[in-house]
Amino acid sequence: MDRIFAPEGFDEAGAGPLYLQLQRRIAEAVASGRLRPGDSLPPERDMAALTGLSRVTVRKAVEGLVGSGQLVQKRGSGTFVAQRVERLEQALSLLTSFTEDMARRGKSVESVWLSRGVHSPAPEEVMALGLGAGDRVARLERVRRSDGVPLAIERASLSVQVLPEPEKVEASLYAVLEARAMRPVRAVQRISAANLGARDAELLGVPVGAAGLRIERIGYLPDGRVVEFTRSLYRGDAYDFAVELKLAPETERKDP
Amino acid sequence: MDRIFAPEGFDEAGAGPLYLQLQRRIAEAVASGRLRPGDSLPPERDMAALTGLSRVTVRKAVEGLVGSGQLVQKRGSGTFVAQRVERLEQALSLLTSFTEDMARRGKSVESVWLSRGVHSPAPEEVMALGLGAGDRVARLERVRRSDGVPLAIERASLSVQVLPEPEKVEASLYAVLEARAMRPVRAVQRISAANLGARDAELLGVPVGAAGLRIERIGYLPDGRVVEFTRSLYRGDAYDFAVELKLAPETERKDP
DNA sequence: TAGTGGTCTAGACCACCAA
DNA sequence: TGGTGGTCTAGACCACTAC
Repeated sequence: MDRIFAPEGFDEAGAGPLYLQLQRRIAEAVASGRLRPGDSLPPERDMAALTGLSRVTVRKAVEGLVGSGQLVQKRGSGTFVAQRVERLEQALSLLTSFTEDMARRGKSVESVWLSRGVHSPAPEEVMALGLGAGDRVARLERVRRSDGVPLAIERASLSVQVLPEPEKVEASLYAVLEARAMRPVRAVQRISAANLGARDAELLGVPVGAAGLRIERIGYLPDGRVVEFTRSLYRGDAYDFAVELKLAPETERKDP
Repeated sequence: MDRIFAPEGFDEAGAGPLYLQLQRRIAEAVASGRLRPGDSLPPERDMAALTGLSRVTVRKAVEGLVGSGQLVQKRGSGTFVAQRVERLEQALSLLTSFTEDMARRGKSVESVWLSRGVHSPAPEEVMALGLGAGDRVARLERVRRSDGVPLAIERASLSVQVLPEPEKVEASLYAVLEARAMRPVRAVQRISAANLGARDAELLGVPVGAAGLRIERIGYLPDGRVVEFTRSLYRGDAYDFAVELKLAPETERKDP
């Protein structure tokens, strides 16, 4: 521990800014296991005294490591090495629900409901769900956890005709839809990446600005009607989506 | 402009930290169009003087907006409102090359080569490509641009038996492979999100820590042999991947 | 209550860019 | 060369947490 914060070796021959040098030292200590998940770092004022740097500079070094998820800071408490998160993989070619997906790999699933209710639709919901004037939407908003670790935020919108009583959804939305013969058989997803905002980052237990996978899904019934419009945010550090691709048909491919 | 940086109105009744208040003012000015893409902000020292805040506080406000891609800072030059980037969409179910994909939507494509050559394989390349002892790999590393905007970094690895002369690849790798009857017909991709590091962020022209889509692709020949192992990083703010999902077969779905 | 991280200041020097 | 952002300092007060 003392070696990490020793004043010797700083600013030798163009090693870059001091805060980056300190950042590198801490990152290496975490990578090499000298600092382990859950370990606490010395208070900022102590790190400053030990290294001979100012507290502002120490904070700037720590800031970067918090941003990349390697450290966690708790006001009034201290600075700690972050717990590691196991990376999960999901086959993206199959239309499955989160609950089923996790069950298949033997993970527990918990939903923390943020809200369940009937509302007036937002313009994008009217568009996506093809609602008529006066139609209302059921909204389900929850944080998905597995083994206690938050993995995703899910915001689902359905016409009230599909789901009149959203309060009655417990673990799996798709199970409820299946019982009503309203389970989608086809869906179109759009995937992109985004830096998480303050609220979403807090819900997922990651620093503000961390990378998240944003997935928008529109699910269809066999007759082509839209059932669900779901916007999800997955933790970038905890989730992999796997896709299998096939060669495009000749007609498509040769198309200039 | 003056209104944005007027000293009045700061710190009224629990509006939060000063740097966030200033950040909000600037973000609102950008959102409302009072500050337009390309516009320059006053120098940090001037903003500090105008608002009555310290330069450190002004910098902290600007820092957040640079991180979220709304502002761009150029050392020795100034601080500017970022250009907006049009979001593209790619159908993920078809195996197409970047070149073909862009041509289909009428976009120009430029490749900036970072390196092309034959190397000793890294362990992950040996794994992914199924190389034998002594086999060497062709590596292609380039930045993909469309209409002058960098969209992705692509790092492709292929066995030298598949691509003996990587220097000869110009616009499209798949076109070269097709000529050699080595074009993949199937591929498996893994998609995740990650915050971009310094080097990758610079190559894509986004701030360090911006969200990127990381895509790892392994491409197969009809006989099952692996052709390519490609790792790409797409700008999160410029790319959407679209996927169509189908209902999983009963046997799969019922599997606990 | 003592200690922690969060915010803020005034002032300084450096590295880079454009004229 | 003058102006810009980038780094760094010493010192201060606040808000929260744990005891």
